Amino acid sequence: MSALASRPAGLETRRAILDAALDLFSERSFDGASTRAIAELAGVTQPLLNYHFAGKEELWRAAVDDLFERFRTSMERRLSGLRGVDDVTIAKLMVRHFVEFSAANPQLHRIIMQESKRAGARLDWLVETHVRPLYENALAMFEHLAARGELGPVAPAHLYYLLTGAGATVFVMAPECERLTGVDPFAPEFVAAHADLVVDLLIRATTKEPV
Amino acid sequence: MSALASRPAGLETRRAILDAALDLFSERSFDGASTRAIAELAGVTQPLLNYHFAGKEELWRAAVDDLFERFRTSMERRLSGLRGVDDVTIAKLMVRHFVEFSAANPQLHRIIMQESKRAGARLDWLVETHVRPLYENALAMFEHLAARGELGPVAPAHLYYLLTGAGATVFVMAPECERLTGVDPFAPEFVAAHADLVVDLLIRATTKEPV
DNA sequence: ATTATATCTGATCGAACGATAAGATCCATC
DNA sequence: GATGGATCTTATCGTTCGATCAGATATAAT
Repeated sequence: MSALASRPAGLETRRAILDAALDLFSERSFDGASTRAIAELAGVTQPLLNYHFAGKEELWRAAVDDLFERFRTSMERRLSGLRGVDDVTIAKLMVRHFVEFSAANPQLHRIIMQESKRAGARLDWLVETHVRPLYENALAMFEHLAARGELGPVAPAHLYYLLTGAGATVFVMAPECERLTGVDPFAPEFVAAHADLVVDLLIRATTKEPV
Repeated sequence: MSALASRPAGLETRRAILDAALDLFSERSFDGASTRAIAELAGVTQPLLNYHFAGKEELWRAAVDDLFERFRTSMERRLSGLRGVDDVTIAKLMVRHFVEFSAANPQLHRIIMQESKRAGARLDWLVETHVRPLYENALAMFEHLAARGELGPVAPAHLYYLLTGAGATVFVMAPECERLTGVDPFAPEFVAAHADLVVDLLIRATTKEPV
């Protein structure tokens, strides 16, 4: 009756649909991505989306769930086995991993930015389900840095959007960057240099009292 | 025959349509903003949009033209009569004005970010018509700062997206910021503090060689 | 007052949208 | 190898989309 995906073929199809949905939702926004376009990119027919997912909205949530799950697990893997390392080094690693993940998966902030522009049910769900846990982690990181004297008296809301904006925007806007500057922001050297800058931004740019 | 807006009533209607179009295009993306919703917000009927503008695409371009024109004139007004002032102070004023304009007009970067995610005719037009001139100004500013020894050896593509991302993201994502942090980013004190941080980011965060 | 043109509305077109119904096909199990 | 549920397709529904057209209304010019 319902789509339990209990057979291998169903799981593969489901994954193909999720990948296609993530790409098109993040690139064209929720309204701009038609279910027919998603189905075509996934190599299936359009009504099959309604077999595997209850509707467009639930397909969107499933694709976003999948993306955030990958971000969470990759961050945990990156920080595992670092029990003895000091907070400043861990903070640098977290910021660097965030930038690198944003480069490898620009869909993350494309979707966040898309939905965050407008109040509504999708934003409510996104914030409470996925964004707030990340924000809490960031707050904890800021407090650790402040306790070590590495952070100036800057409110966390400023820091959070300064960091995420500085770290992710160039990858969100990669097509413009390429056309405007001739630089491919996904090139490994660019990603590494950008991560360095954002880490420096966190550690150094706020240590002195702003004007 | 064509919409020349030679009568006062036509000009007022045209302005109402442009304002409504800018709000909905920036908030809901090009596809998500229906011409009927724009017409309703402007207080007119839907076919009237096709009387004043050749089609949805041209309405979008007209609204974007209008917005960038306001940004350009406000920046020129801000920097006029500063002939004797040194380059560093001028650069700070430029960055501060950019942040303040982004707070007062979040539609600017909402539209840029929306279109910059995907290659296409709208992005091509946007970059060549409006974004590249702004980027050239930023490049000139970077060079002036570098000549004064106030800038580290950072490629302009990094600096440009670091600055615009750090300065505009919190206002683009204002609904999320409010819900996530409880802070209203449009409050004058928040805008001023954010502008201070971004100015500091430009002047200080890059003066030392990154790791 | 009449005319001409600018401005605006109601009706409606074909296309694309998300969703559903009915049935074909596949495959593990007995 | 027959059965039954899981998977997938074809056909099509009602709605909304951007656009067009014919005509109503308003206003400036004569």
